Amino acid sequence: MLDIKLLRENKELVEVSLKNRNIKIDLSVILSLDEERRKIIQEVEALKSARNRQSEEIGKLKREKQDASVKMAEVGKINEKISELDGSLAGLEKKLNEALLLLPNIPDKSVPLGKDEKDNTLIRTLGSAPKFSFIPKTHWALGEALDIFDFEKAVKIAASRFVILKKAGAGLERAIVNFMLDVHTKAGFTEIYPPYLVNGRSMQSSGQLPKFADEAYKCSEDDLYLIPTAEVPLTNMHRDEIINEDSLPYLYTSYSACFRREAGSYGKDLKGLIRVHQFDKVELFKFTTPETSFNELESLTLQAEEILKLLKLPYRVIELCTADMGFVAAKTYDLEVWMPGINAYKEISSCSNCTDFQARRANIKFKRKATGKPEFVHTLNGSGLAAGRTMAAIMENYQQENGDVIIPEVLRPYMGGTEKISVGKA
RNA sequence: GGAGAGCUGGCCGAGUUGGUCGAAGGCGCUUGACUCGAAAUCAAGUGUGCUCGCAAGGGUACCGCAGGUUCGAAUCCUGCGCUCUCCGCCA
Repeated sequence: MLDIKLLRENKELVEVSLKNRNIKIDLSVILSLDEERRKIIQEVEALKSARNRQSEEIGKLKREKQDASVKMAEVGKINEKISELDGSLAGLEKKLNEALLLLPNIPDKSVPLGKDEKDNTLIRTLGSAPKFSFIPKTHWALGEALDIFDFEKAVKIAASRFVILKKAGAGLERAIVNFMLDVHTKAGFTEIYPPYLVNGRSMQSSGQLPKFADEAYKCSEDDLYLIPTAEVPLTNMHRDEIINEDSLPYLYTSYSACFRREAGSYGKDLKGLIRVHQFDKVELFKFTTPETSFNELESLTLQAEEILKLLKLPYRVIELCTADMGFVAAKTYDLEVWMPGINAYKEISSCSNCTDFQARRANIKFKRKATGKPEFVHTLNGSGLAAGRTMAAIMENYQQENGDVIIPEVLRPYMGGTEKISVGKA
């Protein structure tokens, strides 16, 4: 959420932001709602002030056993006017709030301008793609041959875009998650195991609602939503809190399953583990002060990259342009891993500084020592990494001509020393 | 699921014959005094949002949430939420 004061004082800035994001919203409607609202506030509060003074005098008269009926009648009239104004004020504030909840975060000045994903910037490329003396297979071809994936049974049990992992496939998933958590906790991130179901307020705070309701699985009986990412519960851990400046930054890492309806992605990444309704992810999350958040974004991104480096997977870092960035982000780096079977780079992590956007929605502040005043914190999140896509990348990069898959060295301790998954004996 | 108790400021905790209660007191915290320094002691200060104002400051709202009664509610009424205890059921 944006500060309405920012909108009042710097409409221009917000307009440019919307234009760069390729979003059309009429700000003048919002501003006139705000103007009307403030006008009514002044009116109604003057009346309330009068009422309070009168009531005090009525109390005084009654204690002195004098007649107060004239004043009581006066206040009665004031009250009629007050309840009328309060009514229209509530309506205005509701409308204003709904409008504000639909405004995206303002991109940082450093973010490249662009019209679509073609305008994203390549920041760096690391690792070298493996050389194959044969045509590398896709991870789903490998997985079915190894008998560690079963998509058909998953459709029977659930629906399309679900997967069953079997034997060494299930073990590899578990190994990847544990490995990632170990790396991050050793780096000082506190591990959190969050609820997978969250209430509507939490979804609004982190930015999923109201705009992206289509993307979420909802349990309507209970007003609870399956989390699309651990970012949602993590953002809300400190909702409605005022944190001591000295205890910032808070660093969290969290494994969770993630659930996404993938509405509107028909025909995209139909096969394999790239785009499924349920996947595992290890998330990185930070609460920071405003002045440190952009540095913290750099180190958060490096922390996610560390996993790819340790797994020796080739990847590149992309800075998203204004038009390709998510709703809540002010600046985003995507990590894209090389997938030889698909013959493309695929997003495996997205690291964002959300500045005070989520903090304002979630009402998360810290008390600045210098001023003694509360200010909104900054929140940052990043995948560290998406486990399913990591498994896919490992399989495609570590495949052998006969269809076997070598296990990256750092994962072997997590798989009882297994060095490879072999055809016929996974 | 059934029965009961409770939800007050960073924390603990007064306040339930409605009025001078944004709210006693304690703890904590900040500043100052004392001290070589610390502790102890003493003094003062110490919630948040909105709104008006250049500012100083003013107004208003908030005692779980939403309504209601009343000239006036933390205090009365209704509904909801949450926490705790006991019983039942259960991984």
